[in-house]
Amino acid sequence: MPDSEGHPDFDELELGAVLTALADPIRRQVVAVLAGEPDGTERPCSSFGLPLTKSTLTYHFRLLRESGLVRQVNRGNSRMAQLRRADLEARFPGLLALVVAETQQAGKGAPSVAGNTARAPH
Amino acid sequence: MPDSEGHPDFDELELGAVLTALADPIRRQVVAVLAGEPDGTERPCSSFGLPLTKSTLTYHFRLLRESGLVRQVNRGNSRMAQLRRADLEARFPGLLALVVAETQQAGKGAPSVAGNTARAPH
DNA sequence: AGGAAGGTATGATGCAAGTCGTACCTTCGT
DNA sequence: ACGAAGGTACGACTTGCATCATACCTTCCT
Repeated sequence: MPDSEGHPDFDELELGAVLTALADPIRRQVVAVLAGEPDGTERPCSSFGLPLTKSTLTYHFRLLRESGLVRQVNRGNSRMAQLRRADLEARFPGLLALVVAETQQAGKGAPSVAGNTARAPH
Repeated sequence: MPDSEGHPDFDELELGAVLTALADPIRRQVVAVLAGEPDGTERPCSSFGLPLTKSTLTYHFRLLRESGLVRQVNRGNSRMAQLRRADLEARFPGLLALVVAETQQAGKGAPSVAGNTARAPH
């Protein structure tokens, strides 16, 4: 399985897919964290402290990758994710800023993973 | 049932709700059409030529209203929708432009849902 | 070599989203 | 007064989304 599997090309970026990906609070938080770090920063999926199982993480990062929000690269053991900042800024200017602004504004208390998809565990 | 039912206040606008609303292509199209008209334009739900039943239309416009994207006001017979342009631009700058850009880029052929149901004030 | 760590694949499950049909309510125009 | 037009409310149904558990595969580190 090649490395660049599932990464849409720049001119294949679709607003619908990006908005769908960003509609989920978990994925929005991942994007916000990545956007808040210096450009080119790479982080493994497991480094976000999300209260989810590994398989659910894989699911979310697959959506982030296939929508074009992040690029994933195999670095030995783990699979690093980095924000496709330049592509996104060129294609959807201002969008990342909105996601960042949300977390900065809501980050007064300690929301950790706040979301509108509250759901009781089974 | 009062008129302003279900309209979030300006400082209640949430990015999550807005992105969720815009994740659906139908609703994105409605927003794009409204955004492409002069500010303050009012249109009834039925004037968008969407291939949906009345009840489904009500459903979509309810989401648009409750997320804060449009304001709905009773004008006699019908319920006019207008884009909350200033609020959205102040709160989520650049977001509307992204939605408009999508349709302009894809809309080389025919906008299909452009309809002229401009209304004279009473 | 063998285990731990990081990810993926697949199947199952529960809930939400989008759609429709029907019934019902207003308002407008005859 | 009556019907047509525009919307809403509610129930039913289908599909997709988010989640987990389990099993499996790599790569690193003793």
